[in-house]
Amino acid sequence: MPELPEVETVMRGLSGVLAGRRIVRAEVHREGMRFPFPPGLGARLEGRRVLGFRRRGKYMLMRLDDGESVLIHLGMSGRMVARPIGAPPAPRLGPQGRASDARGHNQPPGLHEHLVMETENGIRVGFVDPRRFGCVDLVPTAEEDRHRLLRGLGPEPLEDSFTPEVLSDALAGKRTPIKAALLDQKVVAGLGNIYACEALFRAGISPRRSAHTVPGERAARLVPAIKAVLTESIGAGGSSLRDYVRADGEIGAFQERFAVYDREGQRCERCPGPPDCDGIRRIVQSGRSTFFCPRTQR
DNA sequence: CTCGACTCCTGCTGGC
DNA sequence: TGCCAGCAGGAGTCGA
Repeated sequence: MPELPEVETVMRGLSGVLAGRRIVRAEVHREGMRFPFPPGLGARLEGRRVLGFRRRGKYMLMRLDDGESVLIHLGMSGRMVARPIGAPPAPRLGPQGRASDARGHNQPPGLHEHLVMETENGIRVGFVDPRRFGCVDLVPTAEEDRHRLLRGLGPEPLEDSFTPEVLSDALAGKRTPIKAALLDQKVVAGLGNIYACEALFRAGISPRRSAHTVPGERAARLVPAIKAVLTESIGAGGSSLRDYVRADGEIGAFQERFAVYDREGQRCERCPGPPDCDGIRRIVQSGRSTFFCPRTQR
């Protein structure tokens, strides 16, 4: 799933394909995903022109010319796939992707392609999400931030308003481990399991440390670490683990630069190695894997 | 209120 | 080679 850098990358790719274009056809292939689709979603998209995009945390908002916005969350396994109408699915979509000989309308949906939009210039955009943890909703553009899913979100980590003081206030009094606190979208919007681990590593803070001990000097290290890891990942086009693909089908490269995530047992880049350090450790916190260096993260 | 456990769903990987 | 348990990027809900 896509965390903030992946959502940002997908949104930019989608913007290049859809911004300024009219949706001439849209169809849904199931009732919904995490939540039911809004009634008549397909019909309400047809004929609309896409004005532009915005991201809020891990949510994308696609603004339409009728004053409504399409709210999209990719969940764990969601991706957006764009290709010319009639073209076969990209190879990475898997062996089940049918090489259809259909042209134009009524091309069968790809596997798990729950929502399809076609533009007047012949591009077909599909929302593919095998696990269906993602969601799609419609919200009046003027009320985007009052949507129930956006209302409670914390600050945008890449905005200047996200400061050590702001983070410190959010962490004050929290007894939960800092790693869990960073995954709480009310504390900061957009961090997920990978970048929470990576940011804590960069800041030299143990994921097990109680959140209320982070405000102050540690928060002053953590905020720049969060901004840096997110910015670098966006610059690399996001990361790609297993089934995640960018809107244009290219694969992000940031996973090659993970310092700790999915590196259990490997040598930490800041440590001399054995016997001083046993390498990167994996522990489970609130049911999720955490990777960290016990020697440099305190 | 705050926290951890559980839940939704499918697909891939690794160990036997 | 084949099978199956375990694990996966999220996040809302429930009960302690």
